Formats: sequence, structure tokens, C-alpha cells
Amino acid sequence: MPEMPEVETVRLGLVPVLEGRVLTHVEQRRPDLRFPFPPAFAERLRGQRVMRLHRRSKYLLADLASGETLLIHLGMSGRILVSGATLGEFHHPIRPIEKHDHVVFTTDQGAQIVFNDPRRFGAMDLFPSAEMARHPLLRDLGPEPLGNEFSEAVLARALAGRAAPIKALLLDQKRIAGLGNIYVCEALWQARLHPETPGHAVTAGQISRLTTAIVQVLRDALAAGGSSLKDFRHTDGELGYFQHHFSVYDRAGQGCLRSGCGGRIERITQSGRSSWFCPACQPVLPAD
DNA sequence: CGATGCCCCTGAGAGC
DNA sequence: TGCTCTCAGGGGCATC
Repeated sequence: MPEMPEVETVRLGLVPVLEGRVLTHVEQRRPDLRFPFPPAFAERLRGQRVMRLHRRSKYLLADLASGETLLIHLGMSGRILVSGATLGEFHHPIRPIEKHDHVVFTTDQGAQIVFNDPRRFGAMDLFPSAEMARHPLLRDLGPEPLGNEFSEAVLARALAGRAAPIKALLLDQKRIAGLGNIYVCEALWQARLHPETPGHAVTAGQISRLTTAIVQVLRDALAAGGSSLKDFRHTDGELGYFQHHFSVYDRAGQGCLRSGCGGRIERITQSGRSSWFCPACQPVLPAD
């Protein structure tokens, strides 16, 4: 579920309770998530100070004083809940362990950070910090869409000569990292591109619009996540999920929100996943 | 190499 | 109430 903006929002919420803190206790409650936990996972974390919490694409990365980095991926249903922390004027009471709580981190300030993941598509690993770029889950990732490396030229190269639909190409983390089903649908709607458009059929003008759309959609989502963090200290301690209205995602049958369009949003299935689009303003054939 | 399907897993919601 | 079916914000892997 969480795409890059949600993961970044989780990171921003965790920084005040995790960065600079020591993990006094780590409880690993099952042997695996999507993959087995690495050997001696809890032991390698216990007593370690978290020097920095950063992010690559949808991966959270916690650099430890030991020289290892803790990698966390939330998969589809992964959530992080903070309790026992004092944030501003508000103290979060300790939350009892619940079903699907798989890892519990406790800090030297008494904060409890719980990883909860019903479907267990999430993952954790430990890897030498100095070699993190070569981690198997990170080494093939494409550029960050909000980073300096992203541009029209980069997007053009990612689509050039490809017969696959633009929807699949944008979901491919090797081409661009961090987009998921929601924000791909939203960006294609904003750029007025049909999700089935083959990569090679996307014109220069459309690539220009799509580049802008991707950046804008992600920035808007980050802003919504950021504003949700103001409320986080008062609420239930769950990080990363925020109220955000979507233009097409999950809006099948409803009216297109583009002014003057009047179309009705449709849902199609592409490589097993839903795509939503407006047939009126996202025509099948390239419009310009 | 590129494209496509399958699969991992649990839960929510719709329809009967 | 309960059964069955579909679908879910991800992505690795096998296959052609």
C-alpha cells in the first residue's frame, strides 16, 4: 500500500523518536516476513544507536552505530505504530501487542515502535552501511522522481522503444523508483495519458507533461502526509496513512474532476492490477 | 533482454 | 449468520 510519499511520511514521523536513540530491546515475534529475518536479527540491533534514518524509494534505512543498516520495507499492508513517546505536549500511552505485530523496537527513551503487517509482504534486513547501494533489493532501483537525476530525458529513455503499456513501465521500479499503483494512475490522469499507451507511442510533449505530473502528484502527496504529522502526536500513533483525495484512483463510475471534461472514470485490469482513468480526457491514441 | 503471469498472505466487503 | 468470491497502496521469480 505505501508508496514513496507514505514511506517518507513514516520516516518523518519516526525521526523524532528514533534518530540518535539507542534500541534497548528488540522483539522479533516470528521467523519471517516476506523473507526470513537475517541471522541474529534482534541481537545485532540491541544496544545499537540509530545514527540516521533515511529512505531510498519505498525502503526505510536506519544507519546503526555498528556499521550496519536496518532495511525496512512495508510491502502492501505494513504499518508502523509509535507508542510510549512524548511528542510535544502529548504522551502516547503504551499500546498493547496486537495480532500481526511482528517486530517491537524499544528505545532508551521508552518509546515503543511496532511493525505490524497482516499480509507479511514486508521485509527487513541488516546489511553493511558502506555497501548499502549494492543491497540486492536496492541495487537495481531507478532514479528518485523527486531527485536531481530525474528529468524529461530520463523518463524518455525509460519509455523509448518499449512496447509495454506506460502503466507497467511506470510501475517498474528499475525505471523510476517509488511510484505505486495510486500515484501512477494519478500522474497518468494529470498528464492526460491513457494507461495502455505503449511506451514508444508517448510523444515528447506527453513526456514533458508526464514528468511534471509525476513530480506534482508526489509533492502534493508529501505535503498531505506532512500536514498529517501535525495531528499524529494527538492521534493513535499510526504513521504514514493520511487523508488524501485522489482524482481517479478507486473512483470508477464517478465523474472526472477535470474542469469541463464531464467523463466518467473507468477501471480496467492491467497485468493483474487495476487502473483507473477517464476515457474522455485520457484517449486511447496519443492526442498530441 | 523484454513482457507476462503467478505467487506470497490476510482481511474487508459484496452478493447470495 | 455464514459461505464464496473479488479485491487490496508490492514485487520477486519463473516462463516464453
